[in-house]
Amino acid sequence: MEADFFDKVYEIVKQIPPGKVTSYGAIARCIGSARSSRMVGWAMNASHTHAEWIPAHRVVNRNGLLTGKKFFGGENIMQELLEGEGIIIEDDQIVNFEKHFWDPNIELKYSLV
DNA sequence: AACTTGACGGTCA
DNA sequence: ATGACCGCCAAGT
Repeated sequence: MEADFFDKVYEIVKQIPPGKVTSYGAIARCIGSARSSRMVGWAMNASHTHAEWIPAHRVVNRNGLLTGKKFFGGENIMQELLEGEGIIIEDDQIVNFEKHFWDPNIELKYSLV
């Protein structure tokens, strides 16, 4: 059966290693529709309905800003989760974002070889 | 059944 | 450099 857009997103997000983060656009691009970055976020919103745990806290926008932290129960759960993985958050923004950036187009593809 | 919104991103003005 | 608009697909109302 073909995986839906959401399933593809889940597959990638679940493969994000701890202490790493990626952007919605990077995931969307990995799937094939870079312009569908909104859908990635939408998939995250539906991720809580998914059977498996989706580390959505490792997915941020291209600014490294925790845009979806408010969807984690209203508390700073997202920030605490990231800090618990060694990522420093300042003003809801990831410090050294590019340093923790994990590009599925490169890392994932490289691993498939 | 149709319109609007939505955790974004890139390009145009 | 900053601001605004369009594009993408799906779900909610």
